[in-house]
Amino acid sequence: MTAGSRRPWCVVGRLGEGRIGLVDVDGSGARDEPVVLPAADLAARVAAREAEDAPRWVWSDTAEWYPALLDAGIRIGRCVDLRLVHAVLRTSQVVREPEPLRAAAAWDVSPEHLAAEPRGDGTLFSLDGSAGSPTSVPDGLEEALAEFDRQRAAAESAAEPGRLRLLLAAESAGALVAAELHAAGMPWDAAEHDRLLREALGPRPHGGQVPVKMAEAAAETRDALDDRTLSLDSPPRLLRALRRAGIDVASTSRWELEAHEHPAIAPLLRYKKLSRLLAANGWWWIDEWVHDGRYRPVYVPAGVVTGRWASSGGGALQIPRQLRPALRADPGWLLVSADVAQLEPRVLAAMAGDAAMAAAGAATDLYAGIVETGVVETRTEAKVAVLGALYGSTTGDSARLVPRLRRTFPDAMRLVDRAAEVGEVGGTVTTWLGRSSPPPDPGWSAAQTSAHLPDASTAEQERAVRAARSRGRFTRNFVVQGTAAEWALAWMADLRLRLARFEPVAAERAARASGPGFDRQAHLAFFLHDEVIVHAPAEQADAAATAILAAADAAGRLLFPGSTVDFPLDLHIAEHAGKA
DNA sequence: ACCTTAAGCGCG
DNA sequence: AAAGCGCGCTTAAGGT
Repeated sequence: MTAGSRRPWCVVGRLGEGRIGLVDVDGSGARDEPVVLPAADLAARVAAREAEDAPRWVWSDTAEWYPALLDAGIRIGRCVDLRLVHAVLRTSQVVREPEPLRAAAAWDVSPEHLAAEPRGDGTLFSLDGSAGSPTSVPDGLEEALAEFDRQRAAAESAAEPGRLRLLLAAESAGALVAAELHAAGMPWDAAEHDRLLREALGPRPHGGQVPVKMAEAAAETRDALDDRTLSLDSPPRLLRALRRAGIDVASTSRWELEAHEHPAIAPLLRYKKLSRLLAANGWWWIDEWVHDGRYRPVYVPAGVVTGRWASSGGGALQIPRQLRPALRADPGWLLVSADVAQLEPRVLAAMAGDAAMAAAGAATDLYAGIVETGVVETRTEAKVAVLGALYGSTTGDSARLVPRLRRTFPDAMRLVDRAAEVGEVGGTVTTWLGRSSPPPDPGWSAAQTSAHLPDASTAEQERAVRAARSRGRFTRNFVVQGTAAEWALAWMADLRLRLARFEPVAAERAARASGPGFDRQAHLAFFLHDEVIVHAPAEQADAAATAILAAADAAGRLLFPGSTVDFPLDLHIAEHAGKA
């Protein structure tokens, strides 16, 4: 390591032959000489620098570099994830000089290609040179340095660099959180899961047998439909049987069945519910996904176009609420669960500077606040109206109520209406911090163009209008969902650092071994769009709750300085997640 | 026999 | 009573 004062960034990359290079870089782009080490020494070096001056580590892809460090027991404070930052900058409309960055096509990797396989198998950087599949970004030192330069130039060219920098930092912090969530795992009580399954389905059947309670519901349904051999698992056959029995439905979906009165309906809905539970989260799910008391999904930051996370493996973001009680703290530990009340409308109110909407949300429940303005009668109506405004509904109660919101909350409604107008004509919209929507696909544009030609058929024109409206609903929702995702990232980024400062508890208070020190101090265990769960030693639970609240407050002030909109949380401390 | 698509339902 | 946004996953059906 060269002597002298440290620079704030440390770029990491491979040099071939199993060596890693580290280069310190400062704000002017000045670099120190590279430090070269064997790959096996990286973890120790990173740990030393974290203790010494904690630089912001710059690397190609957190999912490639961080798991090995976590396995070695090392956590870092901050990073720049070049892959994620590239993806934001490449399409962001606020970047004024994106060309050099866009030309670096090697860095364009869609997240779905990265979701497939979990990383961090315990090997510290494979040395066989097998890296470099076409679905990964470059991991060499020189490439990282060059890309980092391009990214800084692009980011500095932004109309409001401050906001964009916030997004890039949040995005990178999210990548660290995702890797740490995987390393820590969700504390999952397989016995409780089994108990819930047996309660709903009956005892675990052997060898492909149908669980008793499912079989009972099926038999009841077949009786009521007077068809002893009907397969309930085939929608077309089930649909025909329903219609034969005089139930006039166009599909076998639950919402349509519920509208009809017939002895077959209740057992069929019961069957579908149980069948779904068994197929998606039955006993095989436990066998496949729960090991040593932990469920470890792979989180995919920015896996959704709006910037929301996706997940891969086990359906982490779709765990039914029914099974939430199986998310259970280790003995002597507690779960601190928090979700934001009405995050998206609050984000909209803040973005739009809508004082009336901010005021409606001031008393914890925004929907109740809307009822108090007199614009609608009930909380349910308020919720339906707001969701209609965010999603762009065109029919039903929701569409009927939205115009009233337009009178009461003109600023908020103008923002989403404007986003829809832009989308309908093929334009691009951008979130509060600077993530832009993707351009329309070529087929969409071609259809719009040809529908405007004089010889276009009526059917063609109608199709084009429907497609335009559909895209309008997408862009309408994009600005809100995307900004809400930014708020949530800022929340977690701040929370993660607060929790990392907690004192580890004594060894006899340790939880089951999991991740780098996560068995000794409060850590994030679950994230779902507007909700976090922290696993904490019992004596740290109150402090963790305080940290969660403080982080939410900080996120609000960071994104929307001076805004009167607040972001209240529903917070619970208990041994298990799920409704108290 | 294999791969892709659509239906349906879980989550926010 | 049941639409308007974004997803992942399992199953059956359809295409090759």
